[in-house]
Amino acid sequence: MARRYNPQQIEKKWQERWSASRLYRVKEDAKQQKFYALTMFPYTSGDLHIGHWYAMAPSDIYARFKRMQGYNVLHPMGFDAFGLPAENAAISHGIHPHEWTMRNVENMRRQLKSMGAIYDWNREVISCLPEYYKWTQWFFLKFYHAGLAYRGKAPVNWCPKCQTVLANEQVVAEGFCERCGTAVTKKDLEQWFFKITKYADELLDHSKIDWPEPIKVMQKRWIGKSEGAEISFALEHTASEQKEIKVFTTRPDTIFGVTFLLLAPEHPLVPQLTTPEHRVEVEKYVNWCQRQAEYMRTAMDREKTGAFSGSYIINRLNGEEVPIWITDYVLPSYGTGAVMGVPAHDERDFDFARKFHLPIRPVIAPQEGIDNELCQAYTDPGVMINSGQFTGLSNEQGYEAICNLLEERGWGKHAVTYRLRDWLISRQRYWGAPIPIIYCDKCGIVPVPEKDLPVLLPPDAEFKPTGESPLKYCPEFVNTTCPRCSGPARRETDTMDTFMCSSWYFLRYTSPKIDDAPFDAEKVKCWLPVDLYTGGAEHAVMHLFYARFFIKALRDMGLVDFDEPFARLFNQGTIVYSGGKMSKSKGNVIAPDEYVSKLGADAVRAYLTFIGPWESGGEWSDRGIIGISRWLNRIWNLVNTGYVSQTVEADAEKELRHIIHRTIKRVSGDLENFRFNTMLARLMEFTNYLSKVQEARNISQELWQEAIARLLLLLAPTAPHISEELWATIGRSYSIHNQLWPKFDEQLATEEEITLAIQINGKLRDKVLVPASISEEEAKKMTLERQRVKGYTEGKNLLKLIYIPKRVINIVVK
RNA sequence: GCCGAAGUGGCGGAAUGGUAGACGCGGCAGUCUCAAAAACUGUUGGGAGGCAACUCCCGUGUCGGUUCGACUCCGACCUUCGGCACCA
Repeated sequence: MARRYNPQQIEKKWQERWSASRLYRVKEDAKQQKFYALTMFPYTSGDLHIGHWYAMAPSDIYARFKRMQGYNVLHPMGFDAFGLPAENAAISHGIHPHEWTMRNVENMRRQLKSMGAIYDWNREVISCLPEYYKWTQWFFLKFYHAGLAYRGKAPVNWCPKCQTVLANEQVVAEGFCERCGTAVTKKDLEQWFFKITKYADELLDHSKIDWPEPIKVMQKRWIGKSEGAEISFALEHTASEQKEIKVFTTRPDTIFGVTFLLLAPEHPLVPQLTTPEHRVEVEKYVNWCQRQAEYMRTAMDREKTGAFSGSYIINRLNGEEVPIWITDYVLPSYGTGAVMGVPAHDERDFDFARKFHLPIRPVIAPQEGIDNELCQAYTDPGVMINSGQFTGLSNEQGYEAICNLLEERGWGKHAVTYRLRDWLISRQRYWGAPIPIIYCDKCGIVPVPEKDLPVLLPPDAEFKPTGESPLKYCPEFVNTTCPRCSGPARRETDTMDTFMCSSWYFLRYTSPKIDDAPFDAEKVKCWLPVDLYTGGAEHAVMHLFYARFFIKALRDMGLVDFDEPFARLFNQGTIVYSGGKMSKSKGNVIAPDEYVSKLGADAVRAYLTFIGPWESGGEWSDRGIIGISRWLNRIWNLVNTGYVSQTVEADAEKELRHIIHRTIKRVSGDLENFRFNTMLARLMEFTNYLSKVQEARNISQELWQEAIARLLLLLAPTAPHISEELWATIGRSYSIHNQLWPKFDEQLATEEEITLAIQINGKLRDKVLVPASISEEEAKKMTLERQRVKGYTEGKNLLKLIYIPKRVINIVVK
């Protein structure tokens, strides 16, 4: 046994051979069942850290397992390459975002290749290249023509001192400008939206997909569907031209408890409703609200603020006039931007009423006849009181009765509201796909004709930290001619949200080189939907939500014929080191390169799976990976030492056969359920067992060979390099990765003898080795005859005898 | 505050109603060596008794419950980690 395990050498060797022989090239094949295993493509941040490997190595193991099971597996890789960090690098290091990004792509591709995954690099996609973003722009046009894209005003972060727009990332320390420290405010800007709200109800339906429950819950909360009523209040004695204000409420049953009405500071009627004597105060309050950062406004345990408008409004159900107040806890973008104030039955309204000494009138009582002074809002169900004709009804009955009356009189109706807002896709940035729109003074908004795509990013734009779209300062880009009238026109200078790019990349993998369409429809039909999508749970709402919307919209345009992009979703956990999530600023980043060059990619891959269950993540340990490295060494020595049979003992052979088949069964089951950690434990047990056999030399040469071949096959998905090398060592033909997954014989996998635990009154007192086929009668009889058992039961009454086949027998005595 | 996940040896974890601690790390003892490292072998939850084979008691965040039997199911609480946060 001369050869030592040298992972660096064999890993390089086999990676070159795999590449040269095109081992992992994927082709559509109607005869094979397809399996699309997708890992979220990484952002081109520069270096792959161990967290990336934790996402990618186990998914590669699973994809390889499926491949060995005979599936035609597509397991592609690419790069999410547009985004702000590239621009920041440009600003701080003077390097062009394109160069910075592509340099990172090079490095990350090299690192990914060192992992030894089955990625077919011919299918790589890079979202910042024109051949890709041309189609991102094409999709924008499709959405535009389908009426799903529109222009509207939306607030952006604004620094009043620098007079610039700020990206969210530039707002630091709870709402201050990154550069000058001024409190950031909001400013309205014309921007592009996608009508994701049109799909709110369909997106709420997760019944067609197998996703983790927490992710579904998060998406549901994000959509935030509320059922209630829209109710009109009458304006009579005010300066307003409008004669009503509509509010949305989920509690129409509390309408008799309304003692004030609240408007968001941004509500359009605020100026008209403010009476001259309150003007100064209201304007001061509204200005103050505008200066507040978003986080301040939505912080919950903040004291209520507000201002009285001076006007009153009529609650049509009881004819009462109530004051109209302005407060920032009413959000302009939810419901109608106006709320009826019911302090007795809403905690926020209660706080507000307390602060401004407004009346609190209970209209729902816990039980009939009780009408206590409230010291907090009562939000539970109850009986209606002080509610005119509705008094005495349960609040559920009142809810319906009041809605019916409102509808009858035309004062309101049942209504549904969502927290979900339309998707704002405009970004005031350089490093993104330009929005393919032209503004012409004569023709207005004109989409760029398809034939003119892509709208290329000019390479020489100035991307200074103004926060405003850098393309604005690039006249060659901005100035163009109108595609309709050929007159002078201006291009849109905002770029698209990078979530646009990631909403369709999984379609592009099926046909990445095609240049007359975003994807080959036939190939998409062959591969999609994705069978298994794996990635971090941090994408629960944004990416995963937008991608679902995108596919539903494409389906309605007739571009695809399925409803959901990702049939099954799996979230891996987070890998931590020295007590925290890895981050460059903390300096606790584990660089895989170092371990790959020291212990080999196989050891890193295997160790990551061994830390714990994939979904729970775990802590990186330098000691832990050494254990894995030792194990791989033991396998290396086990195979290279060879085996010379001395005797052939039937019992030893029988037991080894059983161990082989039991191991195959367990490893297959563990892989199928992503229990990679226990899979590895099984393989270690198997290895340890084989070491003993190697020493005992009491089985035949043939059976030894068979056992080793099985071990290597089971190891192949996890440690593709060493298994390939040892496969060659034992004289098998290239490649182990084209072999089929070993099958097991159920009979051989089952134990012939089992240890039956004997309990007396629930306490373990004895164990006995019995044939697995033992009958209940026999088992009970032999148990009761045992000397040890008799010692515990003698002179006592046998109350019960519980027998659980193959497990336990419990004797209850008194 | 609300929603979600989780609490098991010195450590990572295994066992989802039936022998708690698989597998690995670390520790201890040994083999090899002038020595050390590496490697290999044995051992390793805590406590008590015994020369010993072994025997007994305790033990899965806390307190209760269901059950012949609970890490596992139910109820209350504590802690930790994620996510959402004035959505009327």
